[in-house]
Amino acid sequence: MKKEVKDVSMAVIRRLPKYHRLLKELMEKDVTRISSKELSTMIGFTASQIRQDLNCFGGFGQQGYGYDVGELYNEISRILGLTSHYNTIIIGAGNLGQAIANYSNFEKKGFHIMALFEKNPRLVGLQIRDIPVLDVDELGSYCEGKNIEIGVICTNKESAQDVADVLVNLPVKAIWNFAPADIIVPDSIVLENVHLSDSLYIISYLLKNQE
Amino acid sequence: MKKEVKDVSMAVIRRLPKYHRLLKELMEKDVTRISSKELSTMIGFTASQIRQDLNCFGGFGQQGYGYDVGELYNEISRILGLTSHYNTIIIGAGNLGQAIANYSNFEKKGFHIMALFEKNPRLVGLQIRDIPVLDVDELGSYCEGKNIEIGVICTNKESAQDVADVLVNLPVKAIWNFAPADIIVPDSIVLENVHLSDSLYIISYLLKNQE
DNA sequence: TAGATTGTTAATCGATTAACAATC
DNA sequence: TAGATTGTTAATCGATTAACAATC
Repeated sequence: MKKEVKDVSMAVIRRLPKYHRLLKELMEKDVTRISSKELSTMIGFTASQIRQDLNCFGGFGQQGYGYDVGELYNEISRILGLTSHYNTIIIGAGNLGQAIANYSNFEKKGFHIMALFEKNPRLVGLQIRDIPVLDVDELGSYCEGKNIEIGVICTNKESAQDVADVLVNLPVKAIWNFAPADIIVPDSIVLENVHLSDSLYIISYLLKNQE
Repeated sequence: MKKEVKDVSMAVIRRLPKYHRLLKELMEKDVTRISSKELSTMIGFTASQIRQDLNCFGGFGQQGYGYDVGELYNEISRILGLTSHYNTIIIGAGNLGQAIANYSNFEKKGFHIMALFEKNPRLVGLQIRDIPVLDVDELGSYCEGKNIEIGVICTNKESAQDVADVLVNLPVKAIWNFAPADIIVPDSIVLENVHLSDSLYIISYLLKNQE
């Protein structure tokens, strides 16, 4: 039983993707070894925090040496669950849905996008890469027996909660919501609301309050 | 000189868009008055935190009554700088750039998208709503004298830092980056890196570590 | 071995929550 | 006025940072 079963704070978890990203870059630069101090200057967290974060999941380093970049990358990939496979569908095949479907990196990380669903008949029948755009009315029948794990909501604000309700009943295990609404689902469903505008509004705030 | 000139922690600032969103919903439901306690149940922060947050910017409530929804919405809009106007350009007119250009709500909040820039000749010349897609080579000449404040990076990972460097030299005041890379800009430039994959990876982590 | 750097405990800092006097 | 709810101070909690013994 691994250490990560015990509670790790969300503050730590939300830093993991950044470690993952940076380690990938280091690998691409053929860096094989790194200390928490070097990581610190690159990533902007303190060396102490980095060591604390990593030690929530195990002792991946070696005293006097640091961390093996490739090994640490693999560990963080595993911790994040990026070595698993997730059947995924996207609801809404507008620009945003298409952008996500086109982002082949997700496929590489195990998020297998099986289909997009759309109500606009002009989009139904398209292929994004090799992913079909199906009529949203087929959603229930299509998903039957397919063990869909993640549903991505790329509809407008008005449809988001309705779509979420349908996804919950399929059932999916997680919802990734891009509609600008705070949708509500049972606690048993993993939910990430992504509000693109939030960070734009923060930009606006910071511009206004710059000295 | 308003209270908000003094330092407010980023933790508070990052909650403001959520208040803004919720108050908008309340207005649409014709709710005119709300207490921190009622807000608490809707938004999921404690009533105490809500009062603390709002008091960073001023006393908007009234003892024994609560907050006036419309007034509070206006105050938060003002605090976030959504009553100002920002000249904005988007670099990269792929699906994501188009999605953002199509999202007319940003326009309503004062983010005026003047043009998209794209290197793919098949996209140059398009119009998104009434926004022109121009050749990226025209970026410098187009922006001259136009006081562009915000640059949105919707390119691929490889071009992101180069584009950022160009934007910094225009200069823009802020960069909203959607490319999956941690770009680096001088401290004087407001920067928000949006990593769509981060929240997907968190979903993956939570799915894996559900009990 | 000596030097370096981790893993981990203890100290500090900041953010959240609780409590309550002020007051509408 | 009495009831309600804010604004604000004090207490608590959790996260970050510092320090250092362990050890490669």
